[in-house]
Amino acid sequence: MILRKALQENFPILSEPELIEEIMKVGYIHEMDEDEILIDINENIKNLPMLVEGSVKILREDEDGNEVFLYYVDAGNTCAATLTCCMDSKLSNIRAVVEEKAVFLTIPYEFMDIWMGKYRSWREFILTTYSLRFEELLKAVDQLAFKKMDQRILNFLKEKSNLLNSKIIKISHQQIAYDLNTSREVVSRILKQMEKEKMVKISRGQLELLV
Amino acid sequence: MILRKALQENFPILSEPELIEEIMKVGYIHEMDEDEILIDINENIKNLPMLVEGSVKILREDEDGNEVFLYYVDAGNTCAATLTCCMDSKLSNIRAVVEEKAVFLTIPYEFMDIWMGKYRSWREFILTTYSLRFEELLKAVDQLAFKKMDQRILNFLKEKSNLLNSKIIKISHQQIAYDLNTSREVVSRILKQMEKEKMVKISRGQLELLV
DNA sequence: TTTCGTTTGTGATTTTTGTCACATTTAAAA
DNA sequence: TTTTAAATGTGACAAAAATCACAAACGAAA
Repeated sequence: MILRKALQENFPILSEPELIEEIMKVGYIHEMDEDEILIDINENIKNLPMLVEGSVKILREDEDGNEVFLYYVDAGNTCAATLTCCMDSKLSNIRAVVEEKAVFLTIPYEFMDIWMGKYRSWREFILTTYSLRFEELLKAVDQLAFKKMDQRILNFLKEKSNLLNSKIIKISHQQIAYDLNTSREVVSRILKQMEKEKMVKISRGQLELLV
Repeated sequence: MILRKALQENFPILSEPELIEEIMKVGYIHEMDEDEILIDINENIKNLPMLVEGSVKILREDEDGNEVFLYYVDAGNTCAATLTCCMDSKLSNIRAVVEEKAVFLTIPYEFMDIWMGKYRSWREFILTTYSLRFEELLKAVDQLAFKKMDQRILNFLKEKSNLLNSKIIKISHQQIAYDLNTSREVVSRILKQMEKEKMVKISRGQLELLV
């Protein structure tokens, strides 16, 4: 079956055959297009979306609606913030927006806890997820705490380029400004400077990363 | 016994009697004074320190040695970053400094995984820890991404005041500057302004929070 | 082809933060 | 009591970022 193969390829950590069977039984496939909101702030998440294809952008928002990019989640992963929501039935404290058209394998939340007791590899998966997301979050902190805006923009573009596996990035200056919680003018000016230094090539609605 | 009582009071989530017995058997008590480094960056952690008394400050550092405060861990808790280290035998990516004279119940790392399979309440404890620390980290991100320095200083003082359960905070402007990764002059100026606005009372090496 | 909305460019100005160079104050040690 | 090191005050200035007020360019749709 397609699904079993996708599962084994993307989530090799889930090694127990009985677990795979259970996942196949209760999980369901779920697709979402670019820019759709997978999870919104204060949403009550009832299911764990395991990403089989595509990618998702995780954002944090403040009281005034300002946003800041935290990290990307791509195939073979899931979001730590969501784990918390599912397990403790809390509200989401982040927003997850589909970055590249995504396919999810969704697990009803009641199994998360059951499988924790039953399957060693599920435990590993959950703990690894927390560990990875924690590290991603620390990287986001590094950017915010220690880097100036030019470095943050460059880093953001590199991360995005890595994720998309392409040096060409379709994004507007305004969108970068939203993601880094700064103003469009600041982004435009810095990009212009970066172009002078041969780090990017600017086109309308698109950047080419040259480094 | 003193220890059993301390354990039950501080970690009520660990409810299974057999687990308590095991903890009593393999855990050992460990004390540290203020300003001692419990965990340093790139350290290889072999044991999980569960905080029975006192508190610990968690910091992140960049390549140039600049620091930034992330959050406090107090009695009844443990550090998420440490969980990762212990489980995956990775190096620490944070620094943990004793804030208030602390007593730890330290668990050799090999039990962490064993108990995950064996005790439901241990699983809950580990997952709750991750969840709580994740949320703390998001709060740190909020401060860095959305707040100006005056707000960050005020928030830092409030958190510290809460932790110490005292409006009087013994700290120098320089130390605040270190924790928020800014300069001492900036802190002094802002505190002076806050004093004008009756938010703090400044003494040498000490602040009184009035809000 | 014209229109219109989005995207980008840019100069001027302000605010916020960081840096430098000292002066001054204070608490604790000699 | 005197010395000394740490802590704080302050003005001047520089750098980074935010804000404002437009102009210009571009692409898709009418």
